[in-house]
Amino acid sequence: MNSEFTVAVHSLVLLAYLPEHMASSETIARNVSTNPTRIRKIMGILRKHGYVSTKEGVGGGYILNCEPQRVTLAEVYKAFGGGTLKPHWCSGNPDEECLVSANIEGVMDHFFHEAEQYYVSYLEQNTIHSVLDRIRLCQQNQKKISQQSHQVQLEQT
Amino acid sequence: MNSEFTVAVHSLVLLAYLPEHMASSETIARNVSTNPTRIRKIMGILRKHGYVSTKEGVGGGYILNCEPQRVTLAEVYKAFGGGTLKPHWCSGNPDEECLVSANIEGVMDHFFHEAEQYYVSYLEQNTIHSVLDRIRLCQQNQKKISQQSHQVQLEQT
DNA sequence: GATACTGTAATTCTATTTCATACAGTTAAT
DNA sequence: ATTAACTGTATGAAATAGAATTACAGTATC
Repeated sequence: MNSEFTVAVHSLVLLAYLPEHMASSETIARNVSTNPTRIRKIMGILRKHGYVSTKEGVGGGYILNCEPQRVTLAEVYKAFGGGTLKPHWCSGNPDEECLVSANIEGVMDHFFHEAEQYYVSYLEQNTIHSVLDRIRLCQQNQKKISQQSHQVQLEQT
Repeated sequence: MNSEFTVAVHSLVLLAYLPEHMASSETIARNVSTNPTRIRKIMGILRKHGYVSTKEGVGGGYILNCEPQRVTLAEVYKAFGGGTLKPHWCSGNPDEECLVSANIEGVMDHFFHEAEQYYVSYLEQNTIHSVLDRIRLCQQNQKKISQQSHQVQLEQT
């Protein structure tokens, strides 16, 4: 499975983290750990859906154009076409006599499609904001841990 | 995403469709449209989980060893390790200063993991039997359609 | 002991995904 | 008006993952 969705979420979260701030494809690419071309392609899709604005030319780049609380992961997922649950390869052969071989593809498609609706319903419960929140939580946890270990050191002396 | 899950479901459905019947890896492979080695590998996993029995030697092959009504797609999915929602590539870099870059991987992992639980909860609602049922439904629909078109032909004459 | 199977490892082939390069178009600054 | 720093987009190369092939040891039946 390709990770355009992951990159898109990362980029949006980053822009939400740097509000009022323009970030170039190179800046975002470094943060994401990929190349600027890939970022520009993905940001182009996000722009078409209105999640970011872009500015060409000197001092240009990308800036958030939405409220992080209102953009669900489901919307972002759908912007990239969805359909990630169904594998590319499929079993069976429509020309076979055997009922199973002839019809399995359609039936599995049905199941993957319905399963995707479950997946999307989960993504609907989460937003760019809630991803950023969770990231901030990581920082707090790390602080707590370093405080604890500091305390242990004090107790040991 | 690889399609071991799809092949496994197809194979189990086929064995459920041919009850009391042993099928060789070659027979199953033809039905699935793949090669016998792949089938043997996948059937080996299904055997370890008790869904099929195997018999080596002449006249050997695979036979169902479970009740199709009781085996959910979730069980089969888990037998192959799950984790298919998370892409292989991941964004960010734990060594970065930036909070987002440093922590996005862990946070996205969390979301993919939780999303997978939703996916699995859907798969739990479906069994090998319900897949086969749906395949049989295809046949009935095709009969209906051919009857209808037959009727149209009669009306046209 | 020949035959028809499974089990498994190793290799090759193919498709998908990611990266790199190139360049036209746009904007800002000088 | 020229240069510099951007986006937008196309194209091809490199890396990775998935599937197919080949090979052969082990096992059961005839």
